[in-house]
Amino acid sequence: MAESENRIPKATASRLPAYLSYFKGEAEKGSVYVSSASIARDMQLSAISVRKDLALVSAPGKPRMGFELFRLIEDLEKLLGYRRYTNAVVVGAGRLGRAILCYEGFELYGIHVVAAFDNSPAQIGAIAGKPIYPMERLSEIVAREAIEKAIVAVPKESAREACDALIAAGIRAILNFAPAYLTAPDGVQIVCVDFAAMLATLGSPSSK
Amino acid sequence: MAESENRIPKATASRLPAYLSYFKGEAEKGSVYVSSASIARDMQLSAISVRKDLALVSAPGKPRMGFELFRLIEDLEKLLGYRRYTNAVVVGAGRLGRAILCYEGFELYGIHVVAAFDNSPAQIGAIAGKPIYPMERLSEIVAREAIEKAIVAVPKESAREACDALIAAGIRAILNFAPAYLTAPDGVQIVCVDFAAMLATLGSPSSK
DNA sequence: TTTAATTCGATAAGAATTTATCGAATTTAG
DNA sequence: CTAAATTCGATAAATTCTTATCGAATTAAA
Repeated sequence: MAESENRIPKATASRLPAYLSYFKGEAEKGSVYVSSASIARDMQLSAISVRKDLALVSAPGKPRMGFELFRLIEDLEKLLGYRRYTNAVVVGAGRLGRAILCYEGFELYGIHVVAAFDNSPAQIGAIAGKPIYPMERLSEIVAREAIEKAIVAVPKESAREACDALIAAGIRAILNFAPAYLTAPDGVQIVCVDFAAMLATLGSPSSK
Repeated sequence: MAESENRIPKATASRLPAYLSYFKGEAEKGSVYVSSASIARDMQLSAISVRKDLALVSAPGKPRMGFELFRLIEDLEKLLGYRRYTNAVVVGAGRLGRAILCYEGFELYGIHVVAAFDNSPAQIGAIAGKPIYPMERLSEIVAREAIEKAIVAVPKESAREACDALIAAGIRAILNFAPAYLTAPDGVQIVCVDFAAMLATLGSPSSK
């Protein structure tokens, strides 16, 4: 009963969401099995890597058939935590924040986006049936609604401030869309997504 | 004169955008030098890794001082291609697409977002001074404006179709925001950004 | 001016990850 | 029923990436 349970290498873990997304797409096409070879071809990996990865997270494949899609999807969703519901909020109700509020894809991943917050009185109200509160009420709502995660969609200048407020309110997982690098204190995970940088890097020398 | 120029390991390359973002933030604070130790602390890396990475992409550091921020930023921007202007378009003029159209951060990375495209006649027009065309005109505009990159912000069901149209029009670099895994033919780079999945993975078991 | 504290860079050692090779299992076709 | 083709899984090799160690350089302080 030691802690030598099922360690998953970081490299493998980083590929799991992409696998899941791919498997869902294949399942929608009506496939029942996938082979490591076809996964590898579509996802631009090696078949050996794929088999190694899947061996760590799901049931063994069947010779000559491949892996059962239904099983892969179920196992990955459980492992990635997409089946345990959590509540989230958005900070910043500008254009991007409102687009995120209206986005319905979060439910598929077990995330309820329940409210937004903004500093500007002009934005207070509601969108898509979700209330927009002034920042002053952040701690209160986070506690009351058991919020665990947050999305930051404010201008670059306010990003640090917004994160600090979230951390002070008890949030430990933050997805930051502001084009600013934010350092996270111990125990808090901040992932910065800068899509301008992503697009710029695409197809440039350094991406081979 | 062989091709043994300056090979950058994939692991290093994947960290470069984050370095650049961090360096810009430090420069704005008024810093002139950064040491590998402080970078490592803020970015949660090891100082040795940082020195190894920077040795490959910029000028040597000075003992007792560290690395010159100005130089680092300039070298990284050049290497990452942020100084060579390219034109881009958005496909999908729904909420997310319009938010992207209005976003001004692309210019910092040398990207001009010049237009959007949508299937629905209701969306045709202009936003933020940028025209929204029907999909039929994609090839024409891409050729006329020398478009190199595209952002896909359509519903999941249309993502494959949108990408196919872009590829047919000659686009080689696509940033896809639809929650669908898309396979890319040879010579085309598609990066899928699923922010629901990102947020869901944050703080779940598999992210340690 | 001397000394101590930092910080870098180079070489080497250690981990982690990816790729290779081969035998076993099972389905499909003849 | 037999044989051939596929596909998996396990072990081993190779590569890549990270961390360690140490000497040299340079600044700042005594």
